[in-house]
Amino acid sequence: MPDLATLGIEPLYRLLSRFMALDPADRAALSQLEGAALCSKPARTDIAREGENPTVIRLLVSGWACRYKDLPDGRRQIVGFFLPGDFCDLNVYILSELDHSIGSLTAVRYYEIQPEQFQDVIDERPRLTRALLWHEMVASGIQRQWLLSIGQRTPVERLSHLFIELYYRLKAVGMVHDHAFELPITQHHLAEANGLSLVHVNRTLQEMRREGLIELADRQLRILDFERLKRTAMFNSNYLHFNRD
Amino acid sequence: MPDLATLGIEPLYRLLSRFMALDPADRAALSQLEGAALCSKPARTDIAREGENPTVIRLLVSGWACRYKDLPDGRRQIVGFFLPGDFCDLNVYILSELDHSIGSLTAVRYYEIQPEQFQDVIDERPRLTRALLWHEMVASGIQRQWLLSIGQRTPVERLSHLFIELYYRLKAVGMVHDHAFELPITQHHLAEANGLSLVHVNRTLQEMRREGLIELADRQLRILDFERLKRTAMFNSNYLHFNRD
DNA sequence: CGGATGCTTGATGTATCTCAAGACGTGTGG
DNA sequence: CCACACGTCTTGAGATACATCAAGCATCCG
Repeated sequence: MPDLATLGIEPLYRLLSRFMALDPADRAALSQLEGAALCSKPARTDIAREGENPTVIRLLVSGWACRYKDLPDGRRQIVGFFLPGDFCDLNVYILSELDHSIGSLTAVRYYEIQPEQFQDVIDERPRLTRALLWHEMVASGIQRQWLLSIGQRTPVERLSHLFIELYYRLKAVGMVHDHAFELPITQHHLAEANGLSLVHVNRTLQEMRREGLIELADRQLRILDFERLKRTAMFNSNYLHFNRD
Repeated sequence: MPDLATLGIEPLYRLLSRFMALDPADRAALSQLEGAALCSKPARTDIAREGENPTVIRLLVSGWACRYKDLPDGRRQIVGFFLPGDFCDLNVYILSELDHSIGSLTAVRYYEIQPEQFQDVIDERPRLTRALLWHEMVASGIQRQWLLSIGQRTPVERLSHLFIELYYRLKAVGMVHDHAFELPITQHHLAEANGLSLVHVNRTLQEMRREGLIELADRQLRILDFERLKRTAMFNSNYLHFNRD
């Protein structure tokens, strides 16, 4: 098991490769990003806060983070997960104020890339530019899918769908083995991401285990019946736009 | 009252102006878009269907449309509204398959713009390019806000928030007068957008009327107590990123 | 040992859905 | 011109899915 913290741009490279084949020159250009400042944060820490003026582009290398929004009275909604290889905020630096927060869920490592440095990398590299645009479009598609889940799917369907989404995204960066992957977040996080109470998430997970859909213990999630889970979630992978593989 | 159907790129121009001042040359460049094919569709018609291969960029000129996703069993979630001046799918043409559908809510008119034609307009116009990127970022911010609404806000808060969002967006294109605007959609649409049942939307609206927050009749929505409605919704306009005005 | 943190379970209340039906307005065809 | 269908809004009754409150237990850690 390789130490992901040492992998640099490898997860990003693997991810973009799901969309289009990149050539060695593209890969070399991406490698320049490894010159950026590498930051580490412990679990449960704010990486950026709503209202701040964004100035850097963050590329997650290891660990899990999330985008979230909260209300004055403390209610909180996780609106997306960041996995290794994900950019947290590719274009927000054109805005004067962040409209959401970013927080680590586990211990994380990420590059803080200056917009100019980033520009240097994609300049004259239309394939890379295209691949990064794709990354943004997928992020947007995932948000739409979450809206469908929270608005219309039942709790079992919702969690099923999320698990399959995570399965595909983690597989793209080589973090799935044998239909199992590490799920390093708490039931509380699952609740905040799915618009459910913690208690209800717990009972829903039990139901899914009873149904033989998943196994979940010690932060390891194993999908026991992939096809049935997909049917339960009414999962259509088109929104991830994985052209290759 | 001007006939909006004749306004061409005027709504778009007004909208982008909320972000940055555009100069006459930018405006002239945008005007080239008026050479594109102008399409008309009646209410309740699909403009694009999930699974299709997107080839054109659509710019809504008049009427309301929506982006939606549906499940095999018929459940449907509206994930966003398109108002005059909005692009429906600025970048999706790089994807091979649409992951959502677009449908008209009222009778609509929109331009169908070829990607190459679009490229000609923004080429060598960094300000326009930037403004259009902003348009995309705002659309993405609105999706996050909807996720927060559906996941955490109560029905009254949810509808309040949506009405204020629509108020600001319609005001930006000059379609609000005296805190009132036309709301040409049905309670059924409000239900599909907010993850609520039709019956519950009806009762929630009654409650809001009883509370003196809004007046809603004959497709006209009037906000009676703007500040209180904002407080009720816990509305923070930062996500619309209107720098000017 | 004491205090976090996370998972689990039970009891209770209620917000919201579902089903069903009626009222009203509008357009359509006989 | 009337009859009828259709879309929209409204109301009532009943069922239930989900939240809330509360507590217990395990594990980890200083």
